[in-house]
Amino acid sequence: MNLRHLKYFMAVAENLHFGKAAKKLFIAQPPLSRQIRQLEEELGVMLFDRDKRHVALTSQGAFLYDESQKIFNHLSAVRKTLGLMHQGVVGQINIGYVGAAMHCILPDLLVKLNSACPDVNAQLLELSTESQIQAIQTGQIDVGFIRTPVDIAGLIARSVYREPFSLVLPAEYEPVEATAAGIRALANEPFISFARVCGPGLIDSVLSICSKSGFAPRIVHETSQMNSVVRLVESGLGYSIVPSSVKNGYDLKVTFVELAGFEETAELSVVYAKGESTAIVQNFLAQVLHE
Amino acid sequence: MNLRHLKYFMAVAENLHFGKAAKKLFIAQPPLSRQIRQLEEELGVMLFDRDKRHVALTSQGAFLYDESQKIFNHLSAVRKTLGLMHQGVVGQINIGYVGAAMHCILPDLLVKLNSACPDVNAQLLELSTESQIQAIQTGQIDVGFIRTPVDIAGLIARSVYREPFSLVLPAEYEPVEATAAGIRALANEPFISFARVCGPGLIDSVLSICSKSGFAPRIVHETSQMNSVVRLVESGLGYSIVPSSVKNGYDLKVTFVELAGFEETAELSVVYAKGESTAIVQNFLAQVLHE
DNA sequence: TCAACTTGATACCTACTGAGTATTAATTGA
DNA sequence: TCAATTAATACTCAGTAGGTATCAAGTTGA
Repeated sequence: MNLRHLKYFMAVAENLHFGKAAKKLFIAQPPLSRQIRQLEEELGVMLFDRDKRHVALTSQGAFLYDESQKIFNHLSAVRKTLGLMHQGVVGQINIGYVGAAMHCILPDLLVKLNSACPDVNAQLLELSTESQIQAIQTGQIDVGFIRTPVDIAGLIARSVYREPFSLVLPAEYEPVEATAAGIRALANEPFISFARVCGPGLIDSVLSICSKSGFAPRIVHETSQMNSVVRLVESGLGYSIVPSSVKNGYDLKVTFVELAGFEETAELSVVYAKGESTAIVQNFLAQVLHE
Repeated sequence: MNLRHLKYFMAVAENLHFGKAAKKLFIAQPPLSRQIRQLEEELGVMLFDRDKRHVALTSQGAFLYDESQKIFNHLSAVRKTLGLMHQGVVGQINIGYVGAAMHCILPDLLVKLNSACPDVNAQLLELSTESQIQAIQTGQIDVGFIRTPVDIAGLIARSVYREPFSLVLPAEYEPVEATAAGIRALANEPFISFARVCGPGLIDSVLSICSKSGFAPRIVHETSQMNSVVRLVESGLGYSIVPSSVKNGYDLKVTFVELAGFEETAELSVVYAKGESTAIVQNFLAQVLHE
């Protein structure tokens, strides 16, 4: 069987006349008769009652007509969806992100994406900066929101958000001034650090802030998750310096003090693979970047 | 597009290897590559990511694979159903019947049909004998249950049920004996008759019964519907003689007296068109006749 | 009643397209 | 650098869809 067979069959079923159907199909009548007979032979069923003068659908023919219509509708829906997928308004995009992104730009971006392309399904994966770089190379995610600067051989990163750092102190600590002098007062307190996988650039900035304030932090704990840092601070194990957006989204008993007078900022970048990407990813990147 | 394209596409999608897919399809690799490229060009979409060494489905390819699978499943279900329709175990049969048939043999027959062929849908149409004969010729019904004898040029009728006649009297009449003598006592009462469309043979039998009893009925009303006869009798307009099965199925205040000692019987026959009929009709007739 | 017309089926030929073979191009691995 | 792998390309062949001519059977109308 062939889609041609079904198409020809439907034409005959609609006209109940081989000659007229052939004309509508822009073919001659004899090949049409032959194709219909082939179809009947293959299905082992008479599709038409012919009485040398009139053509009528058999019950099997009527059934096949309905089903053929469904099949062609299905096919044209598939064609249409493929076109929409090609345009990038239908489909799926896998997005990696560091936790902080969910507390600044990511929610707005997802709302924009959803209103522009309601049939694009965004799969979100919270991953460290390092894991995202790997995940893009393996194709596990299409785009990532990472902490920069970081080594991204073969990938492209574009800065999308900058924010100051904040001191984060256990609730029982004395309040501290948001300046180099204020920080220096904490020099002997234990410092909770995040690991390099969270973003090497971030660590470097924090160390730079301390260095400019005239001390090196006394690192007692190091965690791979940014929110673990805050939890450890809450437990009173020490203080830390984190991007300011970390204070959003948690309800922990700690004190955040946004630092002033430092040029160091925490940079969030969108990262994606070099070379051609799918239309969905291009659409998404356009929304992220061109605004 | 062509079902072949989809079939080939699915083979490549399943193997992610043109050479292996071609082998499974029993064709050489080059035509397979060409067919896939044709499909991609026609759909305007890349279905596979090829990197000279590896083949992977794109998101559009993954979508098309799922949908192709559905389409082939649909097609094979259609094939299967057509086969079942051909065997006569799936489909529809249009059955005409006179009201009385529903009170004797028809319910049992429908139960038998349903248990033998649960996917056969019986469309029931209560029609007079005359209307059924026309309806068979126009193809409106496949088989009919009619009152015979009757002229059925070009059709075949087979007797399926015989029953005696019954007197039907208004409740206020005196009881009457079920014999020729008893009937004769009613000779001067008004007689409610059914029309010839209800079955000419029936009328002739009734008139024959009266004639053998020594009188001609004084016909005051004639209706085309058998159950109207009984309703008119209930209203006290007169008495009638009807097939005994008419007494079933109504709850009217009339008296039925089954006649005895007459050779006349009301005959119910199944009637159908000469020549080949669908498997469903053949199955149904086999159940009606071979038992 | 018979010729003209309709209409689907058949016979036969042509041409397009799908399949095969041989080869190329490009990448991978030893 | 060479052999191996694998998809793509070039070219040829053949099967099948489509065309034309005709037939067969039924309908219509003078």
